[in-house]
Amino acid sequence: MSSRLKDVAALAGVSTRTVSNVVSGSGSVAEETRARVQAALDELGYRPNVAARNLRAGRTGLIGLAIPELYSPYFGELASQIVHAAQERSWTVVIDQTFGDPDAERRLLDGTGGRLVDGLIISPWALGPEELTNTSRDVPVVLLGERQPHGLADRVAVDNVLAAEEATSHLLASGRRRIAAIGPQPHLRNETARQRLEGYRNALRGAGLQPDRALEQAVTTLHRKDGAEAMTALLDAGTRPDAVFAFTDELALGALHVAHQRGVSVPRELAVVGFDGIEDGQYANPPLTTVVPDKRQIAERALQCLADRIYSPASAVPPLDIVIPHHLEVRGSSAQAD
Amino acid sequence: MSSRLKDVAALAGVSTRTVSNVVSGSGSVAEETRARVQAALDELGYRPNVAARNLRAGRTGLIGLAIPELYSPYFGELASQIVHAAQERSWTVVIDQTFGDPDAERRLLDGTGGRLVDGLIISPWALGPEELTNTSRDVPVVLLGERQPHGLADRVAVDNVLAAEEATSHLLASGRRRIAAIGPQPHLRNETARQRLEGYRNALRGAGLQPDRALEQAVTTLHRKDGAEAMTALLDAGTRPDAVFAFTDELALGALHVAHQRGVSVPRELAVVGFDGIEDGQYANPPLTTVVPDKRQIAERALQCLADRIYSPASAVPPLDIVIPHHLEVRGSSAQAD
DNA sequence: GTGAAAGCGCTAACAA
DNA sequence: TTGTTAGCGCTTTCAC
Repeated sequence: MSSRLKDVAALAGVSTRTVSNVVSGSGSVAEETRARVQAALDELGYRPNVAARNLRAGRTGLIGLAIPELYSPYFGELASQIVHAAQERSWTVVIDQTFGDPDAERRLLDGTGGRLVDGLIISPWALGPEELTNTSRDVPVVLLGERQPHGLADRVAVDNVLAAEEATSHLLASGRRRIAAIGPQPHLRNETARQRLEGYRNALRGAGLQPDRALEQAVTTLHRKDGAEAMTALLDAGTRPDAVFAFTDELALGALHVAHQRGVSVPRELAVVGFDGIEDGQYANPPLTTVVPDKRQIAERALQCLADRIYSPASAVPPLDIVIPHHLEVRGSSAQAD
Repeated sequence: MSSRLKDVAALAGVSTRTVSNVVSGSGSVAEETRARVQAALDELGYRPNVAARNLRAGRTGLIGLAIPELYSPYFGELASQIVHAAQERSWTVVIDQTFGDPDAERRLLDGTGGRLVDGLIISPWALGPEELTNTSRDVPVVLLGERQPHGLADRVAVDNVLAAEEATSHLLASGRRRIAAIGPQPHLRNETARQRLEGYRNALRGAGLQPDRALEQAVTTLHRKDGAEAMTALLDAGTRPDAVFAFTDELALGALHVAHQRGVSVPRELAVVGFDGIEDGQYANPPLTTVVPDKRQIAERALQCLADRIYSPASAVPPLDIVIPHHLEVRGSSAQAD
C-alpha cells in the first residue's frame, strides 16, 4: 500500500539514509543523487509515517486542548484561536470535551490513557484549585482561567475580579442602582464565577451599596437557557432590577431574550452587560455591552508557555501567572437610561 | 523521566511480555503475577507511549476534522458533535482549520505532510467537485456537504435543494411574494450555496413566480457581517422585499440586525428564514425560523463511514451518498403577516 | 557524500 | 503461564 523509506531507497538505488536526507532536506546530498531520489519519491507517492517519526523523536507534535464544550461560542472562538496559533507553530491540536466531568478532567491531567500529546492546555470546570495541584504528570500543562496555588502549571487568564468590577461600575455610572448578577455557581469548585461575583460586590460596595442576595441569581450552566431562566426568576420574584451583569454573554443573551418577551425595554428599563465578547452579542438587538478578553492573546501566550516548557524542559522557571488584557465594549444594551 | 515497559518488567521481575499483557488486559496472567506487576506499574506511574503503539499497530487512533473555521456557530456545533461521537468510539480528533484556503484543502486531501490520521472528515469550501476527485490518498475520507461525482469518498449531507425549497415555500405560504435570497456565492466552486439557490428558485417557479436577480444578494463569506451588508444593500437598492431566505443562520441574524436598526418590523413587514439551526437563532429577537439539519446524525453517520472503511479496508463498497434528515423549525421571525 | 546498523517503546509470534 | 525476540518506519551515529 503506502511505501516506506526502504522502498524508495531500493527504487533509487541508494540507502535509506540518503532518502531520509532528501526528505528532511538536511544533510548533504549530491545534486544528481537528490534528483534521482526525488523521482523515486514522487513515483511511489511517499508519505512519511508520523508514528515512526514520533517514536524516534520522542515527541508527537500534538498538543491537547481540553475544554468543557466546543459548541458554545466562547469556547468555539477560543479553540479557533488556539488551533490557529498552534498551526503557525507546526503543532496539531487534539480536542477533548470534558463536559465539566471531574473525572474527565482528572484523567487528562494525570495523563492516564497514555502519552499522546507534548503539552496540554486545559480550561478546568469541575476541579477546584486544590485538585489541580497535580503531581504525577509528565507533560507541561497550561491552565486557562483557574488558579493552581501550589501547582506546577502555568496559568493564563484575565483579571476576573477587576473586569467584573469595571462592568458593574459602568452600570453604576449610568445611574443604575438595583443591579442583578446572573451567574454565580456555588455548586462548583470553579473559581471564575466566584471571582466575577467578588468583583461585582466590590463595585457595589465601592459605590456605597450593600450587595443584595436577592439580586444574585445562581445558575447551573452558562448557556442562554440558564440566563433566560435566571432573568425570569428575577422578574417573577419582584426584585425589580434596573440592570443585569451576566457572567457570560450567553447568559446575557438569554436574559435579553426574556426581557424582550416580557416587554421590558432594554436599555431604558433594564441595562444588560455580559462577559466574553462573543460575536453574537454584537448583532443582538440591542447590541450587547460586554467585557472582551483578548482571546488571541490568550491563545498566543498559552502556546508560548507550552513551547517554552517543551523545548527547554530543563529550565526551572517557576509557574507563570499571565494576566491577559480585557476591555469593556459599551454597546446599546447599557446605553444611558434617560 | 517517564518509565518504559522494560523498567516495569525489571522492577516486577517479569518479562515485558507479561507487563504488556497486564497493561492491555489481554493474554492470561496468573493472579499473583498480575498483582505484582500492577504494583510496579503504580509505583513507576507507567504511561504507555502512544507513538510506539501506533507504529506497531499501523494505526494512530486519530481522525482528522477539517473545517473552514471553528469559531462560527454552525461549525462549532458540528465539531462538538463529531468530537463527542469520536470519543465514544475511542478516537481522538485533530482539528484543522482551512479558512477556505484551496491549498490547505488540497494538502489535507492528498495527505502531504504525512500519514497522521486514520481517516479524514472534511467540509470543503474552496474546492469544487472535480478537484475533490482525488486519487492518491491512502486514508478514508468523508466529505461533508460537497458532492464528488467520480471520487472515492463517502459523502454526508442534507438535501440542500429540497430544504431550501421548503424554506422558501414556507414563506410563500404565508403570503410573501417578494422573497429575497441572501447567500449565493458565485465566486466559489462550493456546491452548497448553488444548491440552496436552486431550491429557492424552484420554489418560486413552483408558485408561478419568476426569480428576480435583484432579489438574489451574493455574499463573500457567511457571517453575520455579510448578512448585514446584504440586507443593507437590498434595502438601499429599493428592492422592497417582504421576506428573506438566508442561506445560513448567521446571514439571517445579520439581516435581522439591520432590519431592527432600520426600523423594519419583523415579521410584520419582513419575514426571515435561516439555515443551520444554530442555538443563537432560538434566542434572537424575534426567534429565527430556520432549517435544522440533524447535526448529531451528520456526526454519527460520518464516523460510521470512517469506521467501516478503516476496519474493513478490503471491502469494495462503492462511495456512499448519505442524506441526513432536516426539518423546518418555524419561529417568530416568519410568523403570519396577516 | 553515502552506507550499515542501532534503537526509539511496544506487541505478538514463537518457544518453552 | 511466561520468556525471548523480531520488527513496525524512521533518524542518526559511526564508519568508510
